[in-house]
Amino acid sequence: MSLRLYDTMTREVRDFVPLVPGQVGIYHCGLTLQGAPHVGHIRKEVVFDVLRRWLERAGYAVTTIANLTDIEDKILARSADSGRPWWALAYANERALHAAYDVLGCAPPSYEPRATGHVPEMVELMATLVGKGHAYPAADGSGDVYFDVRSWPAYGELSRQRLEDMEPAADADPRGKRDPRDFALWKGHKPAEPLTASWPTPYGRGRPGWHLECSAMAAKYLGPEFDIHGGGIDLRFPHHENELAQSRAAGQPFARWWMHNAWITTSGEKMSKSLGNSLLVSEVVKRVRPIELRYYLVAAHYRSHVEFSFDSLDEAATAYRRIEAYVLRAGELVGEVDVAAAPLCSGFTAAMDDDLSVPAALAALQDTIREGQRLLPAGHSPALRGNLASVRSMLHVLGLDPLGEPWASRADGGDTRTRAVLDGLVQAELAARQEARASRDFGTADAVRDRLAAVGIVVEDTPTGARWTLADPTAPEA
RNA sequence: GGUGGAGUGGCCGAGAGGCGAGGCAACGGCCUGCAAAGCCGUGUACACGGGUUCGAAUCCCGUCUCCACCUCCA
Repeated sequence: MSLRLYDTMTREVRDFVPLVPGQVGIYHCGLTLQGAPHVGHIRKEVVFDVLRRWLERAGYAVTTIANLTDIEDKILARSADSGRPWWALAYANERALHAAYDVLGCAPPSYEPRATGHVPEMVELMATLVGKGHAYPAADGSGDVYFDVRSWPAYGELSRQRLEDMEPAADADPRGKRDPRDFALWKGHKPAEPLTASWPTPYGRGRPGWHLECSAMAAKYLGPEFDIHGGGIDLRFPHHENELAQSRAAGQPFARWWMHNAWITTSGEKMSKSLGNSLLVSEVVKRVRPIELRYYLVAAHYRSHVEFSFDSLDEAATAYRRIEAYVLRAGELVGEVDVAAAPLCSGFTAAMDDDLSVPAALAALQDTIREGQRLLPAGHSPALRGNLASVRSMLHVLGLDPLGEPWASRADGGDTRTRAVLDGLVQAELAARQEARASRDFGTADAVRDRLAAVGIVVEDTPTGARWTLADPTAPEA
């Protein structure tokens, strides 16, 4: 069995066959850089990171393009409010986004084109559309350029809406449009906006519309036809519908699969500014470790809506710690293993191939871990080694291998030397404790354990000897 | 008005006609000097009302509730 993916366009799970054998091109809509990323934003990054990992595991060379919308209405509005230049605002948020990628262990895309860096490509695409009669400069001389939805009969195919059924734009301001549902490819410069936020075009000075930039940049980096276009489900309409119309009207086949991830909501509502900053990635990782947040985001199916709560987040962290504890303990016994070459268990593969059914894949992982746990008391064995390799391999696909990158080098602050020194000291304590235990002096033995616990070191006795770990710093005081 | 999604055991969360996904919590047992961890076991849940079927959480009809999108939200 090979990979099958749900396609929003056809509304069905289909066998995935890339355009070019062995290669996959993915475009997913990045953020509009109007604010710092919250857990809802980052879910999309994690979803597509897992997709990329799974494709790579299958041997594909994957190219991922994610745009950065560094100019749009809200950025300009916030800039006007704060007095901070729009480009500085966008860049600050770009850096926050990258920090969030990194902290959650998402590999950066192959490239992240910025809208402002692709004005020539957009102007070219716009000219093509105007030339073909699918776009026109606004009749009011505003410098806006609109897509003529009535000129493109397929408009609405992605969201399956008929033009007649669509509500006219809320503001219903015709602004020189031929039809109220026509959307802006390009926005004419307004006197109140900074001149730095405009570029010259044959239609006058102005700035990119959100939809146009994605069509232009996807084509530039992935070609006129590519494999997968992704993003949040909310983008299906209007953003992706419009992109599709623009690109097809310009003569490009465009995306072969449309993949949309569901939302994360809180209190049944989508995340918004009104909820404050508590759900920013940078805040949430103060409550649980980043890898635990990643587990939480990965564990639900990408097309399932997730109702965010700190309780369920904590629960996910607990579940992940159990997985991690097995990997660390088994790792101590068998040492390094070849993760890339390790076989995955068949249930895991079947689940991932079935439209990235991570929940079922995790069930398979849990089964494998249970087998490994049974092997642990006997210490090092080829069976344990194989089990650990398989477990780590599965975790690697999900970006959750605690002994893999980037997590391993971040453990203990990445300071392996300090760790080694600490281990030496603790081992001396443990040796003293073992001596006491051997002479059944449990008072002394327990005193050692208590002393270590007081400084945050947890001692566990196993059939293969005592081992120590650092206490979870995020756990409540006992 | 249009389009789409959801309602599952104490909780999270899969599945989509028949063998009780998985996790968290709880309880019992095993192991253990104790502890921790782990392992074994314990739960007959699918919004409501009908229907189809040998059999329905899953299919059909109806109802209720919630949510999203409908021109720049991941």
